[in-house]
Amino acid sequence: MVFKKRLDYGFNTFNVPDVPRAPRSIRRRCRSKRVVEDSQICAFELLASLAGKLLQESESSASSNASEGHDRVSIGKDVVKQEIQYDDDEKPLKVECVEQGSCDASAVASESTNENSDDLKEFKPADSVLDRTSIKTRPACLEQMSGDLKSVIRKGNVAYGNFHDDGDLCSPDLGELCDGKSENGFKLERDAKGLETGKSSIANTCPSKDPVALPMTYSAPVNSKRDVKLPSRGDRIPNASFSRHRNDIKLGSRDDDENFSRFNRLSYRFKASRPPTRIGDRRIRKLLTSKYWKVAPKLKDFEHSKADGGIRPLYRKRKSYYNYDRCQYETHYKRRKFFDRSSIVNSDGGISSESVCNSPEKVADGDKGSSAAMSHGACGIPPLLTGNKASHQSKDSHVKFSIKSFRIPELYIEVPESATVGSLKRTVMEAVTALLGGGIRVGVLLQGKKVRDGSRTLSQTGISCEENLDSLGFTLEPGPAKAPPPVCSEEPHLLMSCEKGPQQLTSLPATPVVDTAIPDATPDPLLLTDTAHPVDSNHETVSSQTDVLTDQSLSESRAIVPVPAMNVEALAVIPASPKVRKTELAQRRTRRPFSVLEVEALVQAVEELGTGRWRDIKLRAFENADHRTYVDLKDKWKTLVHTAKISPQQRRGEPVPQELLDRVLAAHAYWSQHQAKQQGKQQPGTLRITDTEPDRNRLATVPTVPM
DNA sequence: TTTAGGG
DNA sequence: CCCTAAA
Repeated sequence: MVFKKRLDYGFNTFNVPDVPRAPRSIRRRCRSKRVVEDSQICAFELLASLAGKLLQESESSASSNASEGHDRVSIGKDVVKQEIQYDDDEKPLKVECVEQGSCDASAVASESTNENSDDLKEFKPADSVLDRTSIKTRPACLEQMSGDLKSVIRKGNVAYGNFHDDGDLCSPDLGELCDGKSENGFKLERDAKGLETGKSSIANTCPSKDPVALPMTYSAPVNSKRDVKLPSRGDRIPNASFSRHRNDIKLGSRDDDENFSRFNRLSYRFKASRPPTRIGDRRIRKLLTSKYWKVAPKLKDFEHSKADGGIRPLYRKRKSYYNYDRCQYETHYKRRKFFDRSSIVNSDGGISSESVCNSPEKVADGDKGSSAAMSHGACGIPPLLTGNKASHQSKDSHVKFSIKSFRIPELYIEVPESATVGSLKRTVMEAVTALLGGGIRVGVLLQGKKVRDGSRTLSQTGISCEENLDSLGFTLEPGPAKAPPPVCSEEPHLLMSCEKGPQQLTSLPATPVVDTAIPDATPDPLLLTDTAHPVDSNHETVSSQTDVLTDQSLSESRAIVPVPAMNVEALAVIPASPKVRKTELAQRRTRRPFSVLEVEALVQAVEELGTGRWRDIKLRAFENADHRTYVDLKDKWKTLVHTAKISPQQRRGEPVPQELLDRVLAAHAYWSQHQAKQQGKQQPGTLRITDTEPDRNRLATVPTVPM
């Protein structure tokens, strides 16, 4: 499913024959040649690569994707991946969709990453992988990326390690945990460093595991230009924070050190975070669901790959995580307060994450920004946003954003049926490249609507409201070309910050946009993200983590990251699942057409009670159907009356027996005249119409069908 | 919270 | 189905 949607959104159609069509924004394609020049691209690539790796790994375990160069698309429940490679070369693209689970993990990682300061060790392996990828494609960028990744990873690991130390559970499992986290870490790293700093940082981080080192490097690079921070959900800040809603948002920008530190801290948080929370059950559940978790495993893989390969099961560690997280959480939390500004989250493992932080990644250049993506799916890479911290924070509450994925503009690709998978991959790659090359912008979607006014504060725009967080999304839009739609990059950032007021998120100039997927989102963009809503299980874990901001639908999505080509892992895209969107949106309830049985029950109840007493009708005939509210029944009656009046040919959906429709008309007519609706009599007794009377008896029983 | 209607 | 004004 996911896959499908993803495709739809993103690549779905391939219209162009082999050649990829440049998406809207054209500009450059990435291919090997492209140089990293565009910082944005780089960032993306990095992110993508990271995500891709993560995904791959995860997938590999599951599906297979190990090989890098190959094209393949696999769809899993949780994750769907597509990889595309250019035929020859260099740029493979991967797209993966990960489910929420992954996100969590990623989130976690990211946090850890952010924190950097702490540590990253275990992740190394991952890094290496990443590195490879990135490197290949673009030397500079890649390298950096990889470096970043590594560092991140390490950090992540470290962090875990620490936790473990603290907690029993954790330690042993670190590996597992790490996996998940590490991924996140990767992502984060990438975001943070990758974009900008890569090299130096890499060097430091990579080589060693030293957490400390990482931080250092990290910060430096980051500071310099872009800081991209990906939020991860990890954190989840404690509930409190969530409740407040206010987490801070960080902006990448140049804060540099401070930011970093924050970041780092934040990262920690994520771990600790969320103990238990309830948060949106649904959302959480969704997140929690297996899918997400799946991701976690991926992480493992990842690690293994680097390290040995051994895979460890993360899952079992979840608990640990939680515990772990909590502990840390507290710690972090405290720290956080200090930093407030931004919080990053991450995923914890998967649980839901909620908060997000964003950090921007971006390039210094400005124009293009890079977008970072995160996927959480597997790993979650959070995207980014960043920001600065802006101004205020202190008191205000900060708004945390957990961006799991960005919605990307639609990419249309046309390929002949006879085309090879490789060519398809390549085509996709090109499309992605083109997109990136053109510069990307970040658009902010709130409840499906784009927020164009970048000068408004988060609170003004309503972004700071929890409810809206769910429906908040970020989109990546082609920069120049599309400019119009989305908000300007810069602006969006600002928006993000909302609550606090003035904060602004990032500063991307115009370029890149990231979108999280929000609810519906605009049509244009693809969604990279997915939402996860639907995760069911895992409440516990998830919940705890999530709570914070959570929910936000954002997190659900997965980010996509385009990576430059590489052989293998070039890019991974993580699609967001449609579900996510929902969440994001307002959570429009899923459509549940009334069955004939339900219609019958409704008709009978109305015959007996009359119209206008929907609550009683609900109680009588649908008491057990919690998804049918009295408003729903009223609406259904309205439609039934309408349906009964139109010709059968005009009716749609499951046909309702004419007999019922006749009764509907009779009852409608009867009660209309009797106005009795509200009167007291319950039974008018009168609908003589067809068989009404007899049926009544039945009513009581109610046929409702549970759905 | 329910109703009643428009969207 | 959603959203809301009214009650």
